[in-house]
Amino acid sequence: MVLFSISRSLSSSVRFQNPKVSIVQFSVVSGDILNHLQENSGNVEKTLSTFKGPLDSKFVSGVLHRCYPSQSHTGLRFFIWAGLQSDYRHTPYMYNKACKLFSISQNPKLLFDVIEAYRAERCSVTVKTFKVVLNLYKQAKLADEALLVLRKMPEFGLRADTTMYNLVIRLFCVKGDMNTAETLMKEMGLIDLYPDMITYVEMAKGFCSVGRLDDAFRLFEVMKEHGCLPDKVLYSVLLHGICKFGNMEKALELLDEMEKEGGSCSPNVVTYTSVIQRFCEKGQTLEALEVLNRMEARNCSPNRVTASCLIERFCLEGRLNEAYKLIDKVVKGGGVSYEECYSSLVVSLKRNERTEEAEKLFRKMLDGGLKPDGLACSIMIKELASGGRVVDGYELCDEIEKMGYLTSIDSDLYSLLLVGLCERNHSVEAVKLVKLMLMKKIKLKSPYIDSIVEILKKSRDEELVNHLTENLKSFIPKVIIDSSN
DNA sequence: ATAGGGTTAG
Repeated sequence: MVLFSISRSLSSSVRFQNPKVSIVQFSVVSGDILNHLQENSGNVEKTLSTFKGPLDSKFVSGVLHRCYPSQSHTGLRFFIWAGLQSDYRHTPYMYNKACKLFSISQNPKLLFDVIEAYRAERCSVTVKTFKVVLNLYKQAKLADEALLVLRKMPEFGLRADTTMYNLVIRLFCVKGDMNTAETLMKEMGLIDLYPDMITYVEMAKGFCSVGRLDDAFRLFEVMKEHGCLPDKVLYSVLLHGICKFGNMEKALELLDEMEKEGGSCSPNVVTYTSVIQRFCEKGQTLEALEVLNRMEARNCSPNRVTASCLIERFCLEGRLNEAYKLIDKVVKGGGVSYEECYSSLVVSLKRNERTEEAEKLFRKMLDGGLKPDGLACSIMIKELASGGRVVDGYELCDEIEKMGYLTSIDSDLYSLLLVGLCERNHSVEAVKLVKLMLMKKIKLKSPYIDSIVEILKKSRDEELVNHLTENLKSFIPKVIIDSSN
């Protein structure tokens, strides 16, 4: 029976499924290496030193999956080793993957065990080794552990550099522990490492986020003493901090100062937008528009962020005509397109419960060949799907797809539509949607797949059941991978 | 390294 085979394929795929197709490709290249790794787990780096061949993220991720879950130690040592190779560099994505796979946040000790193993086995350890470890803690957002790593370096006769201090300082700033961050910054000076612009920007951001504006401003003096001149980025951080705490007069003074200073301190679109946004939030639309004029007068073009907060504001006040005029004006500046602005307007209208107008504008965009952005599409499709117009939602999805729309809509929406279509027995659309999902490699998340299986069990539509079963079979294993990491 | 509405995929 068809239904039986679905649930059987579901449960067997939980137990036996083998992560990714790439594993197969990679086994051909490196199966030996992996087997060696697993046999001589004590000598990972020595085994790896015999490895010759291209190292890429696919390969690295394949090995990591092989080591999961019982060989975390080996997996991490492989990951660190890979990060040391000159022809390869882990991307943040890969750090994140390793971090999630081996649950570094829950098991921070794993990495200390690796460091201890290096010591016990007299492995060669360099500054770069510690950098890879630090980056793993960065992904895991573990400030204390990252600091311990920094403290371990001298035991290996190594010294941290400015980027490593910056990484740890950043973690403490994010955590809001500005005292430790400050101690670390001072410590840099003691060991002949000078804080750089990145250090100061992080510190300024950190101080602002905990409301220590005076300390943030004091950085101006500290950095100048060290021969590091403040630039627009640092100024912008401080300006943002002042805005956030509501002192708009002081914010405008600082903006003045930046304009007068000029050069590398000259405000840019981020600086102005930050001020405009705060005025909008406070309901001071007039002041926001003055800042807009001011930036345009200085040849600084508003971008999507600038435009969208003003559009949002006009929309909230019901000043739609002015929103349209504003759009014409900012688009002329060249920093933002009609597509982006109208998309923002669609989003704002919907947020202000002017759904019908949002839909009208959205339709107008499609008919005029303007591509709405991901958020606007997601919002409109969701509106249709949850408002009992599932088929319309699907058709909209299909229409957007046919426009060659590359940026994706919220991936949950495909699942939501699929469930809706199945529930209402729209077999033809459901089958088409599944095919689209397969083509776009959209994964079905576990709560949705349960609903689908339930629906199929009850369905008398044999054609639907046959088609979906056939199609779902091929991506159920992927679902299992996704829910496991 | 600065704003933000959730910005590729790996």
